[in-house]
Amino acid sequence: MLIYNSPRGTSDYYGEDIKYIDFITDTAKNIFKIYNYKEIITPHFEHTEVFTRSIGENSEIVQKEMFTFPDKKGRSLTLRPEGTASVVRAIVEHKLYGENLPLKLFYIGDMFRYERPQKGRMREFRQVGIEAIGSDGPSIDAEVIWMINNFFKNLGFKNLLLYVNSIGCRECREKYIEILEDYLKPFGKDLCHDCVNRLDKNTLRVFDCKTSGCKKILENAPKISNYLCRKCEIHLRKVFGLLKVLDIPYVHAENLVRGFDYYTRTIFEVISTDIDSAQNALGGGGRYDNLIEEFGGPKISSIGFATGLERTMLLMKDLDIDIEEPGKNQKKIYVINMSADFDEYLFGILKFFRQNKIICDTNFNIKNVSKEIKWAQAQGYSHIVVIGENEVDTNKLIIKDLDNYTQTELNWINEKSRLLKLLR
RNA sequence: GUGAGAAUAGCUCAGGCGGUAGAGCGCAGGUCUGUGGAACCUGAAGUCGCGGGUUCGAAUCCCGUUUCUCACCCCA
Repeated sequence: MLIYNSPRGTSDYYGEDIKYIDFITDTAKNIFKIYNYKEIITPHFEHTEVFTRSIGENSEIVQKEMFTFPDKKGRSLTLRPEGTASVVRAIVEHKLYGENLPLKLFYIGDMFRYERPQKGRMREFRQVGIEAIGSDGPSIDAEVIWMINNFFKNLGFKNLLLYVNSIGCRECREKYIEILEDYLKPFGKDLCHDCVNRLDKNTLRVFDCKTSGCKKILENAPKISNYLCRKCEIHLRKVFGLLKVLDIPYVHAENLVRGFDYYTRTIFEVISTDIDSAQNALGGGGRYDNLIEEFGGPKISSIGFATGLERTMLLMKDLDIDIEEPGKNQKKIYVINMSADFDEYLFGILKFFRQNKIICDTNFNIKNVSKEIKWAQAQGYSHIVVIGENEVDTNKLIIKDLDNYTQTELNWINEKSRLLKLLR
């Protein structure tokens, strides 16, 4: 009888899921290495302020989605809802910016957000993310997008759409927000309840509104692209120019804004056009030019990106994207023991195989041989060996190749090299 | 946080307007005492998510609860 479920919004992963998770993380590590990124591991919880200050007091995440708890001495701690804040905290704490910049880091780990769960949206979920610290030029933006694009390509995705926008630097954004507010205020009660709130606290986020009334009003709203300062304008154009050189399809999404306060200038999202769901965003990121300074570090600019592991996995399954399992073509031997009387002999063989790094297993419960063979085939073993009276008496083994329907008989004591050649 | 639907065997699901719990796949055994993906036969497995209520009797009706799913919200 089931007494406990895993808590709401958490999940156990095993079997097939592990293959996907390994494939996604291995693919990420391989591609990040090619672009010279190094791994960083940070704690799963931080002082609450690390998140409230960076993500923003008025953001959804801080307002209602954080797992915050006091420790035994009453200090407020929070399970990380995203990766960037922790990485930046670590960089400033250890003065990692003292190295040759940009400092390129990646992380893979669990994040926590107290939300109403849905498919592809969990309370505990994994993110794969990167941060490039210490370059304010558009070329690093383009390289980050380039790498992300390659990451999804290597996973096997085809129909991806890249949304790119600039929300300007602190100065031009502030000016733009004033202009936007002037435009929106006269509409007053025509705006939905949420947007009235946003107008007050986080004006840019009105662009996330999905109500048709607000959407209509926003159609004619002033676009930030017309109000970027000269430097921000040049920056964005250069990013677009480099994306064209790289042949990466993108859309200038002028209504794209993002949920964290720390973003400046370039922001982007990767969307799958193959999936018709609210959870179609595979990942997102952007530039944050002030965050390191706000954490007590020097004034250096950075850019980062994060993608959801579970969401990526779900989408790969939905789209029937095959994964290359590492070692899929490696030979695997199933040794069928016919009787517990031969256990000593069997263990001698298993010991020899395993010392020689041959993947093998055996039946620990004695069963009908033909059923064992069927099972071994279904499990993807490449060879079987049966241990019975004949083998024990003569040291001869019959190696059956399950893929080619062939079999080889040899004396495994006298012909060890021949045996190994066959199985490696 | 709001609204809606769902939960039955390991898996996918049927059934049900109250009267002994079903199928397919999988699992186990056999036909078959040592060799191929098959076929056939047999079998095990469930307090019908959990708790309470109504009733002679609840998997079925009612209430609560947990989890999942969907739409909001937001995001990965």
